[in-house]
Amino acid sequence: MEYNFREIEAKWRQFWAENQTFKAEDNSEKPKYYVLDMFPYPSGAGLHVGHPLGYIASDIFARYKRLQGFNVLHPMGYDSFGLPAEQYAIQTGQHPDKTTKENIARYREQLDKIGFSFDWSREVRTSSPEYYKWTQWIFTQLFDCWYNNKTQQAERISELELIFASVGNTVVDATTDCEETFNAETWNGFDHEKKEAILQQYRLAYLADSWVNWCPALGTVLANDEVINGVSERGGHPVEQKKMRQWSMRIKAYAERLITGLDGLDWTDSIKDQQRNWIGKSQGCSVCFPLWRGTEGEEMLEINESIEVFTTRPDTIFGVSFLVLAPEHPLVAKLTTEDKREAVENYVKASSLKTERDRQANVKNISGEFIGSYAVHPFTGEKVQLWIGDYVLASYGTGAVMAVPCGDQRDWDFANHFGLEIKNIFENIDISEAAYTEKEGKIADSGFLTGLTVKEAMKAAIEAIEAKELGKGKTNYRLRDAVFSRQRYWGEPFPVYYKNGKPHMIDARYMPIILPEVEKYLPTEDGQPPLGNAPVWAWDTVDNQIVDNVNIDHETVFPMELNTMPGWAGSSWYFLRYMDPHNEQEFVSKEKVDYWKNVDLYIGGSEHATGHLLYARFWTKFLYDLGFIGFDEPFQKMINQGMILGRSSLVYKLHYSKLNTQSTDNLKSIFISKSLFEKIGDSKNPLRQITNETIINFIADKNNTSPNEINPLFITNELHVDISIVDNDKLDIEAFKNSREEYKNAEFIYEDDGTYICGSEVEKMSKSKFNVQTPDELVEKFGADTLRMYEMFLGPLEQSKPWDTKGINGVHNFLRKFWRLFHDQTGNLLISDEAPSKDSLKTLHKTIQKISIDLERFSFNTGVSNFMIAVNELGEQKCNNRAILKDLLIMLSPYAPHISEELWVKLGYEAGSINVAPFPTFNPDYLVESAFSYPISFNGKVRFSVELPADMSKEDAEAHVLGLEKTQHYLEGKAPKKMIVVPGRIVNIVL
RNA sequence: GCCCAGGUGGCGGAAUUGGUAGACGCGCUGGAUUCAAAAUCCAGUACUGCAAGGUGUGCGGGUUCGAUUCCCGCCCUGGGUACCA
Repeated sequence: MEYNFREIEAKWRQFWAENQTFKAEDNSEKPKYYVLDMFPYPSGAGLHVGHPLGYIASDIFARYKRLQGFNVLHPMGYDSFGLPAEQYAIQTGQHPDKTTKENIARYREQLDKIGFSFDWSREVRTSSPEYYKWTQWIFTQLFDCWYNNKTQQAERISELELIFASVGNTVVDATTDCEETFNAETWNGFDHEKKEAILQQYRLAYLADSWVNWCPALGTVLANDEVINGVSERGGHPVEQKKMRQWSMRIKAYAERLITGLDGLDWTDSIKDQQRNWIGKSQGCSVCFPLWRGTEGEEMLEINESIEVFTTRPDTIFGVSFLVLAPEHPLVAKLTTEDKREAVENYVKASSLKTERDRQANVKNISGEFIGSYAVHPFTGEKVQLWIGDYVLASYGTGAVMAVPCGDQRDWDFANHFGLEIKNIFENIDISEAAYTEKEGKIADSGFLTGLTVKEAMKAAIEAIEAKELGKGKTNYRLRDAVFSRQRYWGEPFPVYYKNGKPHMIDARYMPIILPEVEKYLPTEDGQPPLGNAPVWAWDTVDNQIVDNVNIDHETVFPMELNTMPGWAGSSWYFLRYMDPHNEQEFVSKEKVDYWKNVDLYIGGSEHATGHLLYARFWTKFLYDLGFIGFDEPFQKMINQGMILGRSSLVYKLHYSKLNTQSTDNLKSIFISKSLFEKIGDSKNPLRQITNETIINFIADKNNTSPNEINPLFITNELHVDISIVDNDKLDIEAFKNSREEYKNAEFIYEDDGTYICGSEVEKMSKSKFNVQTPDELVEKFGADTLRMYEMFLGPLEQSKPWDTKGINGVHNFLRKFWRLFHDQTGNLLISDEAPSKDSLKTLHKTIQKISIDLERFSFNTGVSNFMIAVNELGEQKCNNRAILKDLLIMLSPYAPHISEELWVKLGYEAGSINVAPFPTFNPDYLVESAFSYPISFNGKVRFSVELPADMSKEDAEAHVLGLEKTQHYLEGKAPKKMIVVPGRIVNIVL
């Protein structure tokens, strides 16, 4: 019987599904292991070969862990809220729920074909009410908490209210936007509304007017990580800064823990660094520069009003020659003198109109205005000018900087541009061409700091600043709070209603708050989010249910929140839900989360470094603070699979006309093969005359005319052709002609061997480039086991690589060879129960060792190689011993589960039991060799090798090698200076 | 600019701690089998040279008996990020 993968794979897929082979037990004596894939967004395009790459790797590992005796949790689900389904709904009127469900069905079908060992009984979908009920609940928990910097954790708002009522807020060290201070008496005197307004400034989920990234084309706000280079990540639309009342998450509170937590994680440095940079911790201190209140020569006045700046270089304070404020700084209007007012106001207005992108695009244009007022240098008493400039950001630090041109390039450029003073406070450093930004060397001309090193000066400066009460050491973070509202339909509704304009949480008992039906998915005419179209979207506080909007009386029935939650809400905690997916009482039971704990291995793309991965860590830490879960990092080890790029095929189309026919209507065209294109092609200059003889003669011949009649020749750009009609770069001419009406009579200039060779390009897979490779056709043609092994064989998991099916035959052949090991020439099972040969045992144990090591270091590509080597060796040995093949089958089963199951049962073992069979143990005794072939090198260059007994002593080996004729030949009569013998490795002779 | 990852045959890629560079697969060349093809099997395949030999892991140095591996300085590619004071 031949290796009939179609039959075999269908059979085992069905068996696994019917027997729930991969169902994970919640109560097991076995140790647990949690392997998770980043769940996909079910897009309309379906899976392409890039998707399964990570899933195959995690599946292999999950199966390996089962063989090692672990109770493995390996679930899958869908991140099913999102923009594309909504855009599609706007265009077609189809309910996003419908298209989403269809897409999920297609994904499932594709996933099933690849033979994953997912426990589908635990599937989650972020868009199902049973799931988002708990996303809503977590939101209300965040609303109900504040962050206590003293205890470094989230605490309940009710406790904060008690503190306020007894001692006010001055002793509270919280992460807050509240700048007001009050004592208990004042607090107790506040009315309810005022109290709530203050509490909003402490809540971890809060409603506030803040500058947000507004994307007009998408009609919604975006989080910082959704904006790339000033345009939206999705669609590349421009983004503006807009002040809007929005829900936000106080992720800033967790900045420090998000940084320190990285140390204990087994993630790549690259991802950790990206997160560290994104959080952007910088240490320095704040310094107050008192305002100059007098005329020239007058003494400085009391420090009752001042400009506060933040600096990371307090050591350079004597180098300050001016201050720069952000144009939006609140004191600008007040401090602008009359003679400067017009220029300043124009400048402020101009910068407020700039979009984020404009501001970034014109980094090199230095601009600013002197506002006419001065501050006083707190140590020298000198007058320093006050400027505004849009290189200073209102939202970072204090919105003002002390400019030290000698130590900061931007300040240097600014000073240079406006002809301001550049003081040098560095010993023996030339700053005439550029600022000196190294934190090394000694400080000069700096009062009490003179002669100190930068480090010492830093410390001394902060001490002096603190002593004079001008400011204090401070840590700043670049991380901004995350906007949590989206003006979209297809997302989680907020469990919120508004009473007197203040948000109120709907009690958890009444969740889920189900997404209402709407007529249209577009914003309303008066600019409200799509939920503004919902006719039944009001909260009845008496009956505790959603009622028709006509009932809104602002007494007992109130309007509900019209925004929905962002995409990252549902994905920030989904890994917890898999542990207890059907629990209706809690988001996850304590018992189950204590058993499964955090994810042991997480596999997914690195593009989520500053989005999903940061938010999921934030929510995990929050849930940990409240005691719901027992760990504060979600993903212990993570591997980021590389992107699989598509390899597009290109044809080269050339246009021509006969002499005297200048009209472009009569242009004819011809396709030229790759080598000819390479002779004449010029991608920078696609439209020009061609003088190549081969082409001109060919065309003349085709048109029964003389070459002189053929005149202007133009080459167009390269055209993508469908990769399905190209084999090994050779174009299937017939298929090409049939692919489009316009190609029906196409003419070609071939290569010398009569074939048409296409060009190629490696780029992202996309429909428009005709280079999308779906797994389905490959599974159909070669089987899932071949696809699984081939995707792994392609190269290291983490690396990006072009997809190329050229090598897939090699892997498929391997599986056929493997199959043949078990059968005789006529295809009948032929297994020997005799004791295996020494060679076969050696091959087996070498393989056990290598496969284990490769799995432990996630080197799946070398794993496949090692199976190939083993099968090649066993084939040569004509080994068909049960003892050998059984162990080999177990090892192969994570990679190629279908064929392994089939042969396992053919060997007479119970169906399904291979999935929990013990992974074979390595016995080094089988690898012991009696002799070793030593490479003999001279000055490090290997010349020949010689077989020596493995237990030969260094001295004996040395003498033996020296006595060899070949050695004498290379010594050329000289005596060796030195001889190095590394037992079991090498012999090196130094001449 | 800054941070991170990477640079090895015609191609994808191997090479645990410094110890025979190019495993494994693809492709290519030749051969066997076949009426022929597919499939299968065998041999060869870094470059250069008729050969002995020489040269080779982005480039230039260094450490070492010995460097793809360690150190210093550059170049290139990919990713991230950017007036963050």
